[in-house]
Amino acid sequence: MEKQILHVDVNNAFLSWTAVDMLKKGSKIDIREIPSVIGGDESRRSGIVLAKSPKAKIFGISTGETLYQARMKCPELQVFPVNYQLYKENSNKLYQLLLQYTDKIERFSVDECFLDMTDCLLGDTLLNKANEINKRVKKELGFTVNVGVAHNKLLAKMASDFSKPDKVHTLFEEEIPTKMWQLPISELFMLGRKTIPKLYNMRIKTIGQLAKTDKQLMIKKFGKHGLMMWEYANGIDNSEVQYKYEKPKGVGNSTTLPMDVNDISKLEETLLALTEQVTYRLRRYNLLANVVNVQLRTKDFEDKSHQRKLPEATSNTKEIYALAKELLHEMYIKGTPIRLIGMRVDNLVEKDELQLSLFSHTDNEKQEKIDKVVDDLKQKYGYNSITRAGKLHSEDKIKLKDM
DNA sequence: TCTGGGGTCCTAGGACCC
DNA sequence: TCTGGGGTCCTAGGACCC
Repeated sequence: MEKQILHVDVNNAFLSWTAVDMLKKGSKIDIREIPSVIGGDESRRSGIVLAKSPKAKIFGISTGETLYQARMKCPELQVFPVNYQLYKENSNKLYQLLLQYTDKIERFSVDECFLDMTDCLLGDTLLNKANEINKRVKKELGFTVNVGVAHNKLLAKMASDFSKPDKVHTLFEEEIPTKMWQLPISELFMLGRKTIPKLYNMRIKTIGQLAKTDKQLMIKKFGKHGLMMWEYANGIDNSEVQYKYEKPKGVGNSTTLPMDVNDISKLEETLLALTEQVTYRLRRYNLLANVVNVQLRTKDFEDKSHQRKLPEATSNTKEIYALAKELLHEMYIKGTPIRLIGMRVDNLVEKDELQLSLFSHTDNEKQEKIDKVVDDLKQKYGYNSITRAGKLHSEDKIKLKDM
């Protein structure tokens, strides 16, 4: 049976949510109505545009570019800081509203949801439901959304990306040639900056041209990815709305250093802070890690990473840090200026309580107890309430997210 | 000029085993 | 002596998403 899918996408999410919050707190201006952006912190070398107002867009400002570039295009540009806690709250409000329509909701990102409405129409049309959601979000939550209406996820997502803001668009199969095929290939989901030049070389510029390219040729040239983009160009997508909560497959933390560092002991210090943060989150998920990965970025933006399996799955800070440190030492070339350091854990498995108590060594249990005491304090008083003595003086340099 | 951070998935090559 | 290929696991790196 044909699926009935909606894709709900918050317009300029970070900026809209900031605007609503400011208005609620008595602000006289709505930053959605002026040239404005949400930007990172330039003093911490993360000064990029994360979201822009429609007026900022008119100046040619795009997401991901530097605040410096953005100001060159628009000197009167207003920049507001990020506030992830606020985004999470608004994301949850939207989710609660959408739950009134179906519980088959996939939270694709903080500001995007897929809804499988197949069993929830009750005689109404999918388009009516979309219009209702669009109006209710605006009225009850104060920000606007685009809603894409289609029979699969890909087409719903493409539809929600048509003209903005505050719009509802359909993209049914028979509308593909008129609504999607004339678009440039850069508009197609999963076609990024590396693939587009390759398609241009094949004289493929529009989604329609890609759709009509020989399928076998695409597979031969691009493998699995080739098949996927050919199917997407033809509106084919059989994936299901993943509405069941899934634990993460990996957990990571990285930081751009305030200045380039070529002293390995300074890198170690940061790596320990990152590891504590990552393992804390890992334990809160009740997961164990099998693989540890350390990433370095040089001042010239060259990325390097090393990873290694742990002897056995663990969430213990000391064990994971020991391996992370080993990886750092074997990959760091003395004297290289480092811009970014990151660590992540992968191949996560559920922690099986019984198995652990039966087979773990007493030393492990001791480590685990130490982690638990620290975790409980962090949960009660905030992530930064407890910190290692040796880390104190570097704390002002590395500001970690308060979990 | 200055370029975030958190994810998922895929590929390719080497090691090792049968 | 000289020759094989399939399968799995591991690691490094890349592409893409928001």
